[in-house]
Amino acid sequence: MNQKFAGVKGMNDLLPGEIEIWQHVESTAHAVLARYGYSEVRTPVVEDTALFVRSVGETTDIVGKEMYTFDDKAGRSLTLRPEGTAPAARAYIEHSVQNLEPVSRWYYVGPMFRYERMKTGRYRQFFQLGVEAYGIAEPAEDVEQMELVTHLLARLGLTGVSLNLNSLGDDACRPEYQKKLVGYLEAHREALCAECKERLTRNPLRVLDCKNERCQEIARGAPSILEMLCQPCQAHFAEVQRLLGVLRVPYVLNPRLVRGLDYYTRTAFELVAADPVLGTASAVGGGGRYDKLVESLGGSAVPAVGFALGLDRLCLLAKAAGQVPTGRPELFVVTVGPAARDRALELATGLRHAGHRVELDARGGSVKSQMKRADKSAATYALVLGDQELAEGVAQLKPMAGGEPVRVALDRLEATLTELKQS
RNA sequence: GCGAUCAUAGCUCAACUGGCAGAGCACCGGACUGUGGCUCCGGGGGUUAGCGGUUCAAGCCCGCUUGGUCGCCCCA
Repeated sequence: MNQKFAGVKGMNDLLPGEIEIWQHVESTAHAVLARYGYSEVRTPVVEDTALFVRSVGETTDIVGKEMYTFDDKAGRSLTLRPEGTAPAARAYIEHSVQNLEPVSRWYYVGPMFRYERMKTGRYRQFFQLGVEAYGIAEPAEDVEQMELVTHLLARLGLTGVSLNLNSLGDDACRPEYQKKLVGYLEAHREALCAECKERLTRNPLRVLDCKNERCQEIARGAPSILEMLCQPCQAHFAEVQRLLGVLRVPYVLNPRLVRGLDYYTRTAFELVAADPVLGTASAVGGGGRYDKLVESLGGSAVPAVGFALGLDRLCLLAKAAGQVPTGRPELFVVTVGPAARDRALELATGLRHAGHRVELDARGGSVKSQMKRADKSAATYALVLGDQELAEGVAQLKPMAGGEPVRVALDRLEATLTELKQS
């Protein structure tokens, strides 16, 4: 008895009918990123476990409970990447890219893995488009990226996504703020949810974006980090906002925005969609500045800023927005008899080489059934070629939308198709 | 990780208090021996998610497993 297999929970197949929207989203992204001077990089799906522990942060949910970690046969602890920034930084450092060029603008597209309870828009294998710029500390770079992502979403026809913005300070001011925040939260300790009591000691900033209503109430009264930024952070943040204004990029200031990863400094932003198709999985992207990451992973002090978009969610939104592209053949070749089929194969091949999209079904069959296939393929024209036509050196070109078939000389086919395509 | 809920053809769903597993759509073919869509006729397709239990008899009742969906949590 043959066993029937099922895919691994939370990891999906993308089949024709579904893949088109992905190709549309990805090709749009490739085109937009190229215009902003970004180059694609590809790094392995598996990395040294310690890379994520050290960069993402031991107290984060990702490292604490969501990683796919295993030992290989040599006993190394490896992890299926849960995010792309750390692997990119690792590659950047490993290849000493900072010595080759002062500024690098990279992006990547690929699967990420997190062991989580799944639901709409959240999978155990999901796809991210990540964008990383190394070597520029200026706020203009942060803004360029936020404008880029805003533009990309617009190109995809996605409205109703808002840009949330905050600054998380840096080593100079965040510890100070954190101390003050803990002081405030300690005073309300009893009212916090169980998890937040835990966060209070492990990662107090995360209390700020707890979804629990009572915690939110308390968070609203908490001191704002924006009032405690050190002078350089404050100047940076002010410039970010000024330039967003210059470029007319709409954003919402959200002093309680905290990212789920530890490596961020200064600018942090998140893209939140209003569309109900995503349910509670409303974040479609997020990012920020991580000026200390490269150094903390053993590289030199290279400032960087980046963000990631969740492609699964983007595709859900694009589909809901009716952005489903359709591809249809120009020509579907219908043949009658073996001699005609040989000639048709030749013709189809020649037309394809000339750049036309042509389909032909080798199963043959009655003209009727071949016409049905032509109809189903949504081809613009059917080309009927049988012994009668062959004897005269012509074929019938029939518009599938309706209308009379036209007789076209076989040696005029390519030219005729090209003309029709242009008109 | 916690809670709720669901699982019958490729899809959407029927099947009485337990009694021969069905329809629509989709797919394929024919009516028209060389011309699609509309109509009519026919056909293929199911261990009723899986395993076990109760029963003369289980799609239906019970248990377990797996998977989907929703909420909590978190994020992309």
